[in-house]
Amino acid sequence: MPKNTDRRTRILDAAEELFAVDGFDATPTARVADAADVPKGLVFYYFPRKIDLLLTLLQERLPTPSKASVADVVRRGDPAASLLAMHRRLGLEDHDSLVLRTIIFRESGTHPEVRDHLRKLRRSLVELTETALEQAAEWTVAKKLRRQAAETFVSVMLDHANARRAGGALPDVQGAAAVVALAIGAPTPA
Amino acid sequence: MPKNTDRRTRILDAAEELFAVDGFDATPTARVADAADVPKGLVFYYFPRKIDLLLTLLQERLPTPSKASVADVVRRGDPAASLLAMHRRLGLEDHDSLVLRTIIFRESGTHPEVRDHLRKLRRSLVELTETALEQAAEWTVAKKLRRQAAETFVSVMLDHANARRAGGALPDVQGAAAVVALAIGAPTPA
Amino acid sequence: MPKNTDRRTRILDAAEELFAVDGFDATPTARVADAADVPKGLVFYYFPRKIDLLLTLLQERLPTPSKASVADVVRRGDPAASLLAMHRRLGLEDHDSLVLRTIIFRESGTHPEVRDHLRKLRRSLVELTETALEQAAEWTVAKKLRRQAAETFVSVMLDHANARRAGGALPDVQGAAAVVALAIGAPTPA
Amino acid sequence: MPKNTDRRTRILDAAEELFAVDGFDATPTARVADAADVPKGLVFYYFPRKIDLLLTLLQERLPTPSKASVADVVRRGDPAASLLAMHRRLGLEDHDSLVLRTIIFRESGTHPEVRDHLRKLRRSLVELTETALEQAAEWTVAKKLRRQAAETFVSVMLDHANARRAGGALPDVQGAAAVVALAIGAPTPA
DNA sequence: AATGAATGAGAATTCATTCAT
DNA sequence: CATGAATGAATTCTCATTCAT
Repeated sequence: MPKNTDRRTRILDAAEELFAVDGFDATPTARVADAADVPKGLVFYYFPRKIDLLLTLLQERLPTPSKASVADVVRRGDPAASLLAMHRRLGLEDHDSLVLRTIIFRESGTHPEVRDHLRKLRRSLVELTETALEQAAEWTVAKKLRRQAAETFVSVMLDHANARRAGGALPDVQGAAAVVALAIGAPTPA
Repeated sequence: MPKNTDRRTRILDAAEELFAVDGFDATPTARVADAADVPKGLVFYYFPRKIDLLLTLLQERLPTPSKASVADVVRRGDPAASLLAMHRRLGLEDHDSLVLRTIIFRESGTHPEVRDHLRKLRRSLVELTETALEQAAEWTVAKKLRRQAAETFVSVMLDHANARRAGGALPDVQGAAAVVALAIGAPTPA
Repeated sequence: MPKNTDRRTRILDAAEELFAVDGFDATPTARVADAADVPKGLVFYYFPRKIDLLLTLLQERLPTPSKASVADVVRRGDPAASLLAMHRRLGLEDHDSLVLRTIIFRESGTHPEVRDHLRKLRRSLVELTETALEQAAEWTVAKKLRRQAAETFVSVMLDHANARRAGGALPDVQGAAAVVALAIGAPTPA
Repeated sequence: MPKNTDRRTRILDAAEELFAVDGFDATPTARVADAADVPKGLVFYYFPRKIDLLLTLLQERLPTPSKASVADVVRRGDPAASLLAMHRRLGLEDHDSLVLRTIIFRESGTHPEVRDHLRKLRRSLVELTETALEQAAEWTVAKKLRRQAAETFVSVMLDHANARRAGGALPDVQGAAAVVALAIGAPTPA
């Protein structure tokens, strides 16, 4: 509950946007201040070191996807559709998450403080996907296979988020959902 | 062609190493020169702009994986093993490729010149994987499914390369290979 | 006179301590406020400019050593012991004086406002020492020699105060007392 | 034997002057560059960190007073005159030494790297003065007394150097020389 | 009377790039 | 060809000081 939500928030908004587009290192704090329309000094008033901008962004704005938020998009009997819906939900429930994940990826190699967030994100995504698969499959799936399927799909989602910023061709998430569904024994789609 | 191959090469070697570890932006040309044990001026003599170092690295050192190089690792009847072998081969045939891919990922968002390489890499990887799947499967696989399966596996490989540098938990490539194999109809492994 | 003596005093206490340890220029007012546990604004409420902190410190806290305070430490017939006792008394009668002298030395070069205090301090110390020597010597000492002896000893005391903060080896005040005593004709110590 | 003596030297000259007058902390590197009439970047080319300017100054320019240099100013039989001559020689043989000592004093409290220099300076001055006293006195002086006398005079010299920059009244070096001479048994001057 | 958010003028430092030799 | 001295624009960060409340 930060006070002065107005300006502090505007700074974070600007940083989020710029970091995602240009990268953390390539974004001068001065540009953040400009974009937020606040004086340069104010950025450092709220975030003493530049890295604090990034850290705060991750701490305050990176939502840990909750199982609850996914449960209701699962379509029993249709794992492929369920995965797709989950993916859409994860990416859509707030525009932030994608942007922030984008940042995590790029910076985690260079900024060790950011790594934990990436680790956590992957782990929680895997768990989430496992749950989704579990609920969607009306038949029994071996635990190990389910985990492998979940990890596969998570890789695709992350690669997708990554490719989006990298500007390359986007991987085919829908295709991957179908592949994974088949792998765990879903009936061949008509 | 270039004379003094020695020193030019040493510069590229150093750049490759440093860019991979610290990132392109965070690596001063002076450090490249130091690491290569050449005078600072020589770096700019060979590579007038810093970005040329990166571009040259991609042009000269990023191998387009060849179908031929993969053909002989395919094990007919065992797509999972084939994919895994291919992945290993891709990663091993030269240590460089991984390092360079790492770079591509990080920089392609910020340096547009790098994007094409990423695009090309993904495309050729997908083709390669498709070929591998085609050769490995003794049964018929629908073209579309094969493509989707290939793309899925490529995502996992790229995510793997990416996660390695990001320092997070590595995705389970072996599991993904199994999942993809199942999806295209491989018999359940004993 | 000042109300809220409490907080104003705490600010001065903190400033005195920090200025002595880190130097005036290197001590941000914010640190003073922190150390004093008062809001930052209050420092400027009481001391509109930073330099006022220093000036106030000198005006309110730098005691002009009084002849009276020294008279009773003089041991007639033993100038060396008297000087030493005086030195001890000057340093002990309040911990502040040393700290503040330390500050004067460092800042007087840079902050002209501080110079006068240093001048005054030296003069009053010389007078004091002269008095001490006069009272301690049971024999006649030429006025000029007494003055020179006093100045010599004052130099040693100041150098001592200075060296203490500078961290160097401390000059031998006791030895100097002996030397000065001899110079004005004290009998060679047994 | 630094090359490009010209500009590097000019930078050191400027730094020496400014540091002595305004203090190290209060002198921006930009002012040094201006005074030396070189671009700002060149200062950091030669002296990567600001403190290196100071350290280099001490290492390259602070002469350790040599016994030889003093031997020939000693006047046998007249310790007072000898000390005075020594003092003059120390201060005059180059204007630098005084300036640099001035700097040492001010900064040694705040910059630990500078302390050693101060320690060394004091020690070598004491040794020098002892030698001077030994050579000047035609009579026997107890070793301990000689040491105390030397230390006393060194304190006065240092206090003198210090007072000069602090702007206060200068201590009477001549008087101190007389006092010290008397203390070690010199005949009362006519 | 008291405060803490706000500001902007520097400060040190970095570095790609140039260029005289 | 090769080089390392030189440059200055850009960047992060600091802090005394102001002022609305």
